[in-house]
Amino acid sequence: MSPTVTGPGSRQAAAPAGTLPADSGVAAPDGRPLRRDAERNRQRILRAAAEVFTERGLQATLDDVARRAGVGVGTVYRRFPDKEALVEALFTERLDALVGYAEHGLADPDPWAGLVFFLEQGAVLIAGDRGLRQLLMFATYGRDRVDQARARMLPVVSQMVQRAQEAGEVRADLRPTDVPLIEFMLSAAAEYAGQVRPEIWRRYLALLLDALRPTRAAATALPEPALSPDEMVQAMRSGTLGRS
Amino acid sequence: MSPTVTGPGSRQAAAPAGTLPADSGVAAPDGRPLRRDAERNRQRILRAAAEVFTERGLQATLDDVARRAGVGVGTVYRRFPDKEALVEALFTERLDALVGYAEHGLADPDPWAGLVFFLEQGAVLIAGDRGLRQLLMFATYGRDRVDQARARMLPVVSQMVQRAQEAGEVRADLRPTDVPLIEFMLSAAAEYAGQVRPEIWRRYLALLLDALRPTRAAATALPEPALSPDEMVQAMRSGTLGRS
Amino acid sequence: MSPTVTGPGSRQAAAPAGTLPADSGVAAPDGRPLRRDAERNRQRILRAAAEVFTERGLQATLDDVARRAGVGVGTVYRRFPDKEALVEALFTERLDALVGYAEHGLADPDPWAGLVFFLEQGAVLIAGDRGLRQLLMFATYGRDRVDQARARMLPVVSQMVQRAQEAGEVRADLRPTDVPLIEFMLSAAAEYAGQVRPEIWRRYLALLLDALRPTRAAATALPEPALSPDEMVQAMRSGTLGRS
Amino acid sequence: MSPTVTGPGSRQAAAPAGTLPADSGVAAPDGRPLRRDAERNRQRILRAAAEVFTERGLQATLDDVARRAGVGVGTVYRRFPDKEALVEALFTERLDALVGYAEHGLADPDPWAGLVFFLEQGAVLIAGDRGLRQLLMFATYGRDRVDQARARMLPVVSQMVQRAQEAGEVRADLRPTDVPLIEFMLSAAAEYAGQVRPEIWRRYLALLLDALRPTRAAATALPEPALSPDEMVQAMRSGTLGRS
DNA sequence: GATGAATGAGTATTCATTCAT
DNA sequence: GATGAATGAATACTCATTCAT
Repeated sequence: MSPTVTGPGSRQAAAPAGTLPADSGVAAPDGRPLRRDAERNRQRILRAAAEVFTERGLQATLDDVARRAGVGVGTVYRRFPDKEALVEALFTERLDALVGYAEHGLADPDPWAGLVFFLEQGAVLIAGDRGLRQLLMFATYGRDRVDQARARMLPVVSQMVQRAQEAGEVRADLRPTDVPLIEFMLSAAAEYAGQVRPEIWRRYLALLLDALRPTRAAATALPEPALSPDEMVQAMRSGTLGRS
Repeated sequence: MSPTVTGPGSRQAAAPAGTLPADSGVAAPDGRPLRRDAERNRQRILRAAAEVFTERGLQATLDDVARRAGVGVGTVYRRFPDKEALVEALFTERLDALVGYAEHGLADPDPWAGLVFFLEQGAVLIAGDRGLRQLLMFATYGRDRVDQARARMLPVVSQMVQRAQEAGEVRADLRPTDVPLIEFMLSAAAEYAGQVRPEIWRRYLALLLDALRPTRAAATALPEPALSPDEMVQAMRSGTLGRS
Repeated sequence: MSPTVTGPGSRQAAAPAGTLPADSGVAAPDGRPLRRDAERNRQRILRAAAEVFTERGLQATLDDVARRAGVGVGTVYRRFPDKEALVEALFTERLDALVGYAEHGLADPDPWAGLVFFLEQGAVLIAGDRGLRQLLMFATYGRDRVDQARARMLPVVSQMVQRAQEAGEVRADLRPTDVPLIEFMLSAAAEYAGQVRPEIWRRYLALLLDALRPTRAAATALPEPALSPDEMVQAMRSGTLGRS
Repeated sequence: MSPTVTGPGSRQAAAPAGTLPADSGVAAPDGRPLRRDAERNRQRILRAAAEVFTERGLQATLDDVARRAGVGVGTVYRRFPDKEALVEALFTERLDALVGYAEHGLADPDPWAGLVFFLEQGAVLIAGDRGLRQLLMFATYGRDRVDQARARMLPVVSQMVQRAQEAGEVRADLRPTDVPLIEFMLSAAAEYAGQVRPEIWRRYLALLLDALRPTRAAATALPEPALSPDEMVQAMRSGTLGRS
């Protein structure tokens, strides 16, 4: 039986879904940990940035972020050298979470379920954050962090894929690098229709999961109905680039 | 036999693949066609805009476009009331092409091949144009044009899908609105790795085509090798947002 | 009996009120008169400029003028070296009309009625033309033309005033330069309320005419002497509209 | 005895003539007063704007204002959302002063002297500020402020006029709305000759004051009724300067 | 001669970043 | 340390004027 997003694969999903590990202690340049209130501000700013970038995309101003965080811009700049650094930090948190999901998936005794868990949680993460999507798709920011994260993630993903292939659960020609790209494609689906049907990506995850199988007797029923023509119309009414 | 992108599906693809119909005669507001030199400049500007937006994304300045076109900014503004209008004009051309591909696909006697043709040509189009991708994914520009194009495209796509389903070539739960979303996901793959491996989207098109089939005995070999870890590193070195 | 705007003073007003003398033959630089069609264009442009500037003020574009005239901008520039020149030409026509009204007023056998005629017709002219008002109030254009016109007008006005004073119809301390200033103040009234009540200036003309009468036996001595002709020249040397 | 500008009417004028109340504490959006240095800059900007607009009119650039104030453009925009807001702020100060003069005039025990005081001080204010004149005559800016000020001023002026009429000091057919128009006409005189003879408007104020007296037993009936308050509202709705 | 396309300096406004309080 | 005021380069768009057709 072919587990889908709503099948056994997600039994495991109980765990940290959507939770970000509290990045609880960044060291100051001189090595000593940040003063308590400074650290509190850092967290506030990150949280505010996450919200603001999620809502309005990376075009959002650092003033916006500061206002939302309830601090002055100066404070933002004290904590993060520039906008790029802030965005990177955010990215890092997310990437760390992603790596965590990969490890969690690998820990699952069921190879297929583990892979599904990883793809699903990753999609949950990305689908809920417009800023993150922009970052992944277009930004020049944060390359080093990505490299680091990738370096940590790829071996884990490789194991996940290989294990699943050996178990005959995944087609043989799938490569580890395909996994991030699939995640990426799901994020595009989320971007397209995220405002109208935030869960639409689940439909396409199911579709892609079908494709990952070595063979398939009959098509599983796709979860999440397709967009109605009307929803498509609305879907494109909420861009962030241009006009404003 | 499961046709892939390089299989029978693309037999038909010979035609205008990637070629944009030279929009060779835009009428001035008062109806008369543009003077020859004016039309030449209009084309130059559109071409320059396509290039610049493709390279640097929609963030590119109209001054950039003008410079690239070898004309003054004023000339750009004479032909296009504002940036949005220019972007829309570009968009319109592309959308028209897309609609054309849909119609061409429907005209194919082989239902499956027709669908593949449409998906493939659309991907060629979108994959080659970063500006277009941004537009589709993030922009607030040109909504009306999109609506119009969608209105024209959807019935055609519906027929294509239905016909293929009736022929038992496509899974029964596919809906017409899934098609643009699939196109969209492919465009994301192109965005991710377009600079490093412009054709990588073909790999994922093949994957998705597999998923569209009602059943599948054994996995077809995916065309295009996956990204190597090294290519992934480079893939992210070419964003447009942020630093610029 | 004190004639007012609607009294005997305006009996005479029948004549050229509001009519502009057809400036029917401007010579080209080399002395020869303009070709017939060229002259026709010149007139068209002037007419169009008068309309456009009247409606939208001097901010109106020369493209607007050209469009209204049904010619290309190039033609406008062939006839008038620049915007200033066009505005000046218009100004000249108006000033000529004004001079004409002065002469007409002086020709009236009734000294008071003649003066009233001049003030009234001048106000009609100015009140109906927003561009002219802007020009008079703020522009840096057309200084030379103004000088010329003033040179022609002042003697006539002087005679008018003196004659009326000798007839005991006008207070003795009125000076010829007061007359244009009164006209000017009326134009302000027209500007203030011209869109709502185009004739409101008549109320203030009446008020001012009352003030011009030789009041009680001892007329009040006006403070501040009137402008000297020389001062008038300098007075308009500092506009803001147009030039810069 | 007919008091003139230099007569008893101005006995009272000793007070704040021409002085603008130092607007010494504008609150930030959130209610807290501006920081000391910020307030200093705000004042600098307003002062600079007053100077620049006075000298060069409303065409002056905000860059000009910033340069004159010795601050960056950004600072100007931090304090005033856009050019219109800056102009309005300036306008508001002036209008407040004007309302103050009206109230001061009404407080004068001598009805005629009070009216003269108001007219005179208003003229002093307007005559000294070209930007303000343009604003009053042509701009589309600040309509709401004008409305507010008018609303506060008109009742006061009404009382002033009525009181003077009851005392037999002013002609019976004068209406409250005539008063701003008279001020306006004086401002035109100032505009006309302000650079050369800044006090020339006093000559015409005297003339007009003569006209305001209840002359001969039967005062001439004014043609055209005065503007209704409602008409005044509409009157200023059609400027061309500023907005474009 | 006439036309209208092309030019580009100029204007209002935004926002990442610095620095005085 | 925190704050938010100040900065000014950058950007979209306008319009007087020139010039190819």
